Amino acid sequence: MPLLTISEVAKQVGLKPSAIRYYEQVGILPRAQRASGQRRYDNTVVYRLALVQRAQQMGFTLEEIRRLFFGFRKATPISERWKKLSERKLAELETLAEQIKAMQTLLRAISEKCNCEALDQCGRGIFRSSCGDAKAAPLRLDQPARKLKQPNSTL
Amino acid sequence: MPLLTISEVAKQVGLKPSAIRYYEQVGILPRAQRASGQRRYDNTVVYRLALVQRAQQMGFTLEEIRRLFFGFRKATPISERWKKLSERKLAELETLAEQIKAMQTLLRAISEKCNCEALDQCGRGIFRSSCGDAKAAPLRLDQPARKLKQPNSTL
DNA sequence: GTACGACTTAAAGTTGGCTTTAAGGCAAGC
DNA sequence: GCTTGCCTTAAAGCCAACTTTAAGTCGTAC
Repeated sequence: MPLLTISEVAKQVGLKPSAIRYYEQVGILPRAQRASGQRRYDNTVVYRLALVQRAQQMGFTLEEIRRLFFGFRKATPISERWKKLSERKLAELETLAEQIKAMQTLLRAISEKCNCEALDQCGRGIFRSSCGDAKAAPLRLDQPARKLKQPNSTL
Repeated sequence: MPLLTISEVAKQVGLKPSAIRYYEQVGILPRAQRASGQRRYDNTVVYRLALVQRAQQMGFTLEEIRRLFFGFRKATPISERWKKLSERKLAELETLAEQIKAMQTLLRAISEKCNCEALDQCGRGIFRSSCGDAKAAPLRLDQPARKLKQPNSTL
């Protein structure tokens, strides 16, 4: 089997070469061998990258993916690694889903119940009913459930 | 009613002064009057800010909030503005919720079905079953449903 | 007059996951 | 030996929503 260039690998997995270089840079991929300066890969790298992509589809960050690859004793089977990481991620996604539900509830409530004419009238009502409540931190799926505070549900 | 300084306003609504300056800078708040260079506010600004915060809790971006404030004919009542913007946002949240469900499905599937020992063995299985599938774009609640492609559900 | 505290501005930094840019290297074909 | 095309690197840029920093202004208290 001939060795692959970076763009051949990239094409196979649907990534840009720059992404693969980036993964090497941040330690998700080991340093590739070089042929007169250029990276050469055998085809096991595409399996690695398929794993990376699947893990991303599951909501894992690159940091978590690095832990999947390198954060366990060498003998730990991958199936066990998945189970360990999935547990936390499922909990995070549950939290995220609840936050989305809270937003949906707020949106439906304001559509149904608000009859305000003026902005400040509406704002006064909100301020009175929920003065000083937490702001919604921008939710990111890759860093979820950290600085989130719950919206309170009055209107 | 005396005028408020920026930090008094900030304290009332639970924001940092820098956030309020930022809102002025990006046009969410009108330019405040100054007293020897310093911003002075009347208390209607806290209603404005309550509105901003509530809208953020609902998942609106600052850009969308600016549209809520300035993107309609002046006579359009706020209740109608909410309805207009809520429609799109609810649809986005629905999409987002589905993406989360897809992730949960993938996570549960790998926890239940994967018995792989080695990383590459696992990656080969994923690659074979779903070669070239789309990568999950990082999901942000504030700009959802844009470049997302669906994860395919094999394994 | 000077120290203090609260304010001002513009500009840079933060986060993650990359992409883009700039400047250059190396091999093959003509 | 020159062009073409693909590769290399380090550094900067992108996105949103701010925060932080640096350098300076202002009024009040001592």
